[in-house]
Amino acid sequence: MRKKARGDVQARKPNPSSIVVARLAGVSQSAVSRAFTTGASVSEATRLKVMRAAKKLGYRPNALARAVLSRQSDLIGVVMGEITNPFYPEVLELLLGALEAKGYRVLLKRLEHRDSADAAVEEVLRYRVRGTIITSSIVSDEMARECGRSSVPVVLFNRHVKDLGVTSVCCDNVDAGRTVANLLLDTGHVRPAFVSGSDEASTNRDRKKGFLDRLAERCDWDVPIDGGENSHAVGYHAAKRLLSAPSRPDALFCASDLLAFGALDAMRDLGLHVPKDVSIVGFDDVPMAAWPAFNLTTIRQQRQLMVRETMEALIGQIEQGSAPTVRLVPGELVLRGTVRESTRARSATAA
Amino acid sequence: MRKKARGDVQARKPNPSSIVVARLAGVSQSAVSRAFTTGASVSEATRLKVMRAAKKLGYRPNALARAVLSRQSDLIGVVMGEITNPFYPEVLELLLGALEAKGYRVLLKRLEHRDSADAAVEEVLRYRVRGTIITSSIVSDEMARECGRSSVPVVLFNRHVKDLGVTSVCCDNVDAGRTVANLLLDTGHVRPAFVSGSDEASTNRDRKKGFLDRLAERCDWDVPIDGGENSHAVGYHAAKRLLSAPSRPDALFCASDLLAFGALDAMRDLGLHVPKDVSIVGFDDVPMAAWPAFNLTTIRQQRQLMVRETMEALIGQIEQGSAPTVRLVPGELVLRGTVRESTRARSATAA
DNA sequence: ATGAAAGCGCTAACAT
DNA sequence: ATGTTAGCGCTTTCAT
Repeated sequence: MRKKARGDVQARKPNPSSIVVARLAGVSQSAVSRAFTTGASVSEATRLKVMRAAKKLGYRPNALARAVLSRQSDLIGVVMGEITNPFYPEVLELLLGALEAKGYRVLLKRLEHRDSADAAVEEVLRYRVRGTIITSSIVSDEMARECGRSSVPVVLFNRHVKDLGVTSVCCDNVDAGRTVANLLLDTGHVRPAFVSGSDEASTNRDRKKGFLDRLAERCDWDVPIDGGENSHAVGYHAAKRLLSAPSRPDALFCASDLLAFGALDAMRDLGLHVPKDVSIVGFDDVPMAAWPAFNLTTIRQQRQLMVRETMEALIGQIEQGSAPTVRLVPGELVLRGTVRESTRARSATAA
Repeated sequence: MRKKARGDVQARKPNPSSIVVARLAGVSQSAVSRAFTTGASVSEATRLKVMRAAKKLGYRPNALARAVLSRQSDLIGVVMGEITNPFYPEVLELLLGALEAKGYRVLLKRLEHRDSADAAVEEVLRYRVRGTIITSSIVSDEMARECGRSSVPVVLFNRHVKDLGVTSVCCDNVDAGRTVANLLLDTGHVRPAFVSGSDEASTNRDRKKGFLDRLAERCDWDVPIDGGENSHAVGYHAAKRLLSAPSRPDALFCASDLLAFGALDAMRDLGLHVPKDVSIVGFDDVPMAAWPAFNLTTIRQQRQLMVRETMEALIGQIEQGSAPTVRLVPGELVLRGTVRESTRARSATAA
């Protein structure tokens, strides 16, 4: 009796129902339900009897059945593009933490590169999610309407669409782009270039727009642009091309840290020194940016704040039925070692 | 009539049931069910009527209800530790892809640092998941038994426990450790050190064991060890201490690439050259390892293969009721630029 | 505080 | 091919 047999015939029925538990505990089925519901009126004695029986049978309430009956799950759909972009693991981590803290569970769907999120959203709606968070992707306005119809709030994380009536939480990319333009001009750079991610991303478009607009306001330089996709390799090659041009740029604003890392590698190969020959600015402030190997000047996306805003918007819409909102979180300039401080520096100028 | 009012009273009932659809389509409720079930016998005419009505009402089958009735969901619980470790985003991506391809959905739970996965597993079991994948963490054998009782297969990804009777898919860390020992000795290093992650991780213990054992077999050096947690910062400081010792190591085997990146940064600060002064070997082969900035010699964990094995084991247990297995996937030595080729090199020796 | 009974939205026999 | 019927495991009145 000491050691258990391997083929231990512990249980016949894999998942006993509350009825079986009730029977064993000698109480009604509703008593079992109540025993497992926090804040229900059960005597301590009954609760104990139930729990004992439950443990013996390996009973565990069926969350699915509960959701069906109460017409309300505690599921949140999370649809993620760019999972492998080093900016997102942290976002996912924070999001999961926040959602779990609020008692929600997460149904996660991955997005194929440049798919619309529509299909994924349709999918999660079948699970009667209470809300959906979409990162790095957008939904059609048909889909947005569909969600509205089922009153399932959607929040777009780091993407926005005009007049969709869908909540979105974004870094203030336009403003951040202007900040970088000012920084570069104020530190005496005169030939800045832009290393671009994909123009399908509103984030990329906005960063570029802010940067170019502010530059146009303050000088006459025709800003060279290269890139087109958010990856190390693209950053590397874009920088190589840009820096081999006849009138070589003296600064590169990269639409993401990933691109900037590629650019930094290109510089090394070209035998150019950062920041003496060329200054580099990234975007995101992923953890690596702070490593000595890169020591990258960049715009920090305040992930914590962005997640907090996301939660606030989502929970507000779910629990208080508040209206969709667009929330802009300011980017934060992080000065490190990849921008040279020119003697020609002028004082900072307000945008 | 052209433009819709904003307050558009499109729908009263958020989620119409199949009964409502049936009524509108003029068919029975089961016809609706069949119309939405692939491979059910419905005439094209009926299917069309149903679909039309469904679309008009915004009907979408309730996956939860279906699961309750058929006592079988298509959910897989994924419990992840170390989401922000750069090795995992890719694993998650691959896992999601594979699971979705098989028609499964993912319920994702994050793990607090060094929590056991028990609570998270208990959680997902309430959703009647068909199986559970746990990365970078273990379950108690009580919990393992619980899962066995509900016949929900568990597979441990990159962790293993002795005699638990639970499936696990791991890189062959011991063997990889031996490989690194051989590499270092064969290239003429005589004072190798080990930069360790956390000893709570079987991966770390196994890498260390293989490394030390093989070293002991081939030489007499008392290998210095430092570290204790898997992070850039720990790698940085461990390397600094190790390399400031009186008899400075001539090679560092780091239990992960992350640690190795930290070590590389430390070398720079110490004014030491890699690989002239010190050789460095990492583990994982995360994407960054291939970047010119690091160009790190490392052991590649074959993620694709590991995920394939994970799926095979999981699906096998779910669908064919096969028995738990332990699967070891060989690591792959990736030679890059951080190990010096000494003239004293001896020919490779088999472990 | 407890039990009896109704029913959530669906699938799966069973007839026809 | 279609409709009828009986539940899945639970929460929630409603009595008591």
